[in-house]
Amino acid sequence: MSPSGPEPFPATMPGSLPNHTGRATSADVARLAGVSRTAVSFAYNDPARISAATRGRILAAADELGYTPNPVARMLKAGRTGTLGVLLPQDITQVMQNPYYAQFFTGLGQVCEREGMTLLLCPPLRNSMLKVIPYAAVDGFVVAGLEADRGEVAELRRRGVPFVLVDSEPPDDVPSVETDDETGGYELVKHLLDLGHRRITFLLFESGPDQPRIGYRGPLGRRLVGAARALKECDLALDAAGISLVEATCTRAGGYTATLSLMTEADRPTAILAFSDIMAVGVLDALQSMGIQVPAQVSVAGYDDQPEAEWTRPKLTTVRQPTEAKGRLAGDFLAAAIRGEDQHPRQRLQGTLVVRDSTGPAPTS
Amino acid sequence: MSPSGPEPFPATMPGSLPNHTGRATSADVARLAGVSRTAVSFAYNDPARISAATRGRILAAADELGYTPNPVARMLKAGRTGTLGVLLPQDITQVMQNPYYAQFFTGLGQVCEREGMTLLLCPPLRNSMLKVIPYAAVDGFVVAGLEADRGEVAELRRRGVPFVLVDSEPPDDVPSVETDDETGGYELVKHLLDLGHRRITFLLFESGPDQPRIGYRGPLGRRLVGAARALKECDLALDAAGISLVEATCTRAGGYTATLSLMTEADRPTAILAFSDIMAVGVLDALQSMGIQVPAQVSVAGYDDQPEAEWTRPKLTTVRQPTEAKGRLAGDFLAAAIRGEDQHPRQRLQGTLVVRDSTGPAPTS
DNA sequence: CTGAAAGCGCTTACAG
DNA sequence: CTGAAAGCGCTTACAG
Repeated sequence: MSPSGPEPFPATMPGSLPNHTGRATSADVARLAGVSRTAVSFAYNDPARISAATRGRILAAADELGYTPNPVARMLKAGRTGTLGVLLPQDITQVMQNPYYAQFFTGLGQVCEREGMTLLLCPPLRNSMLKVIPYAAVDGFVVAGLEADRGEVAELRRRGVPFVLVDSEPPDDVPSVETDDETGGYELVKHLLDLGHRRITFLLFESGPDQPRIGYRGPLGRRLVGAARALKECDLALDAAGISLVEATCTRAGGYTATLSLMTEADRPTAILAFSDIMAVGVLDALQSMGIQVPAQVSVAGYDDQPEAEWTRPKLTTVRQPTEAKGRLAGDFLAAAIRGEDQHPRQRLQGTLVVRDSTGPAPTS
Repeated sequence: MSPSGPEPFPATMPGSLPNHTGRATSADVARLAGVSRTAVSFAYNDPARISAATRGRILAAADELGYTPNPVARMLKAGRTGTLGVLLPQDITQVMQNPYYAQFFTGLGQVCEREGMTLLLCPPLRNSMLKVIPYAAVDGFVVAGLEADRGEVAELRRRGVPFVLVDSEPPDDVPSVETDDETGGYELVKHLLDLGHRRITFLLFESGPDQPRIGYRGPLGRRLVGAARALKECDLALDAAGISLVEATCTRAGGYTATLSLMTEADRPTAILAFSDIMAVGVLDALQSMGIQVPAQVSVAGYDDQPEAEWTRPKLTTVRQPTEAKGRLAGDFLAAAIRGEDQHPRQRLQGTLVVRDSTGPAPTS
C-alpha cells in the first residue's frame, strides 16, 4: 500500500490534448489488397515469407490508403518501446538552461545512438517526479537529480522497468553512478583556506520543485560535508562567524542577484564559492558590475567545469566533474539491465580541482 | 509507392535490446482481489464507480503484486501518447553540443509543461531521419533542421500525426515556423562591407548525415542569398576574388581548425563570418592562438546570438535569432494541430543585427 | 455497484 | 506461400 493511501490515477492520460483518429489499419490494407492481416504484417516484417507479387499488391494498397503500422500497437506486441527515459527533477525549460544537462545528455546520447533508441525526457508531472513514472512508455529510466527519495524508488520498482540512479543515495540492489562530491567540496574549500580566506560565502542551488530542504542531501549535501571537513582543519565550521550559506536558483541570474545583495551587506566575504559554474558566471558578472576586482578583492570558484568556466575573464577555478562520462555510464548500465544482465553495477567517479585565475590570496585588510 | 521501392521494415523494433517480461497484469490483480478486470480499471480511472471497499481490496492486491497499468496498453486504447516528438537532423550527441538546441528545447519545454506532455528526442535511425518517423510513439512531431525534403514530409503525412516544420521550405498546407535568414545574412555582410572589408571568408556549417550538399538550402542557403545580395551592391559576388566559402563542422573545434588552415594561406581574409556563434568562438580561439588581433587585423562575426556571444573577448558581433520563441511557437502550433484545430498557421520571425566588439574597419594595407 | 464482451492495432505460432 | 485464431494489456459501452 502506498504510504499516503493509494493516489487515484487521473481519469485520462496526462496531457490536455484529445486524440486524433481515422487512420488506416492493417485490416483496411488487407481488405483492399485482398489478403489477410498476416500477409500485411509479413510485407513489412518478414518479406521473405510472402511472394513478391503479393507484397507488391500489399504495399500498393498501403500506399493508396496512406497506411503506416501503428507504433504503439507494435510496442504493445513487442513488449518493448525502443526508448530510454530520463527522469528529470525539474521542468525541461530549466533543465535546458543548465549546461550540466547538455553534457549529461551528450553521454546518454552516445548510448542511444549505439542502441538505436530514442530518448524520452520526463519532467515532473504536476510538480511530481512520482506521477510521471507510471505513464512513460520506456524500456527503462535513468534517474537524474533525485536527491532525497520520496517514494520514487518504490514507484520505479513497481513500474517494473530497470532504472539507474545518478548521484543519489542508492539502495544496495540498484545500479547507480555517483561522483565523489565530498572530496570535491573538500579540495575546493581547502584551496580557498590555503589562500588565506576566512570569510567565505557558499552559494547553494535550490533543488527540485517539491523538494523542500530538510538539511542538505544529494551531491550538494556531500559537497558541504567535504567543505565542513576542510573548515574543521582550520578550526572553522559551516556555522562559524564569517562563513555563510546562501540559496539561489541554479542560473546565471540566480548567481547575479544573490551576489548583488550579498556584497552590500556589512560583513562581506573575501571568497564566494558557487556550487555550479553557471551560478559562478553570474557572480563574476555581478562583481564586475560593482567594480569589484577578481581575485584581488574577492575570489570566486564554481563547480562542474562546464565549458563556460574557461570563457569567463578571469577564468574560473572549479572542480571538474566527468558529467558526460556519467551520462554514458548510466546509459550503459541501463542498457545492460534492459538486456537482462541482472547485476547491479555501481560506479563511483572522481572530480578534479582545476585552479584557474578567479581565485587568489585573500586581501590583507 | 515510395520513390526507391518500398523499403522493407526491420524484422524487429529498432534498438538492439530484447524485452523483459513477467509483469503483473490487471487480470492478475482482478483474480487476486476476486473481481473483474473492469473493476480494476475503475479502481484507477473512475473510483466513483466502485465501492470504497472493493477499491481497497483491488489496490491492496495491486500492491501485493507490484502492479502498475501498462502505459503502452493505455496509449493504444486512448489513441494518444501524451508525448511530443522532435525530429532531429543529427545524433543527440551532436545536438546537445549545440547551444542553439538548448534554446530551442527551452521554448518547446514551455509547451510540454503547459500541456503536461513529455518530449521524445528522435535522432536519425541508421543515419536516416526517414526511418525513425514510423517508430516514434508520439502525438505529433516538431521537425527541426530539415533542410531539403528528401521524402520526410511524405513520410510524416503517411504517419498520420500532425507536424510542424521549423526553418524548412514548407509546403503550403503544413504549419511552419521560419526565420528571415535572408535579411540576417544581408545585414551582416552589409555591415562588414560598410567597414571596408573586401576579402571575406564565410564559414558554413555542414548539415545532417545523409544530406550531401547540392547547392545550399535551408537557413544557410537563405543567409547566403542575403549575403550575395549585399555583395552585389558592392559589385561583388560569392564567387568573386577575395570571397570564399569554407565548410566546417558546427562546433567550436570546427571553427578552430578551419581558421588555422585558412589563415596560413596566402590570400588571407580580413573578415571571417561564421554562420553559427559556436563556430565563431572557435575562430576567435584560433586567431588568439596565432597572435592575430581582433578586430584590428581580422574581423569576426557569428550568427544566432547564443549566450556565448557575449562571453567571448572581444564580444561577438552576430545576428540575434529568436530561437526560444521559435521552439515555443512550433510547440504551440503542434499542440493546436493535435487538438484538431486544423488551420495551418505559419509564422515568420525576424532576426536582428547585434554589433559588438569583434568587427571593425578593415585594416588599410 | 459489478461483470462479460468487444475492441484499440498489431504480430506470430500454428495449420494448411 | 497464405490465413484463421489467439494474444499483447488495457478501457469502456452495455447489460444486469
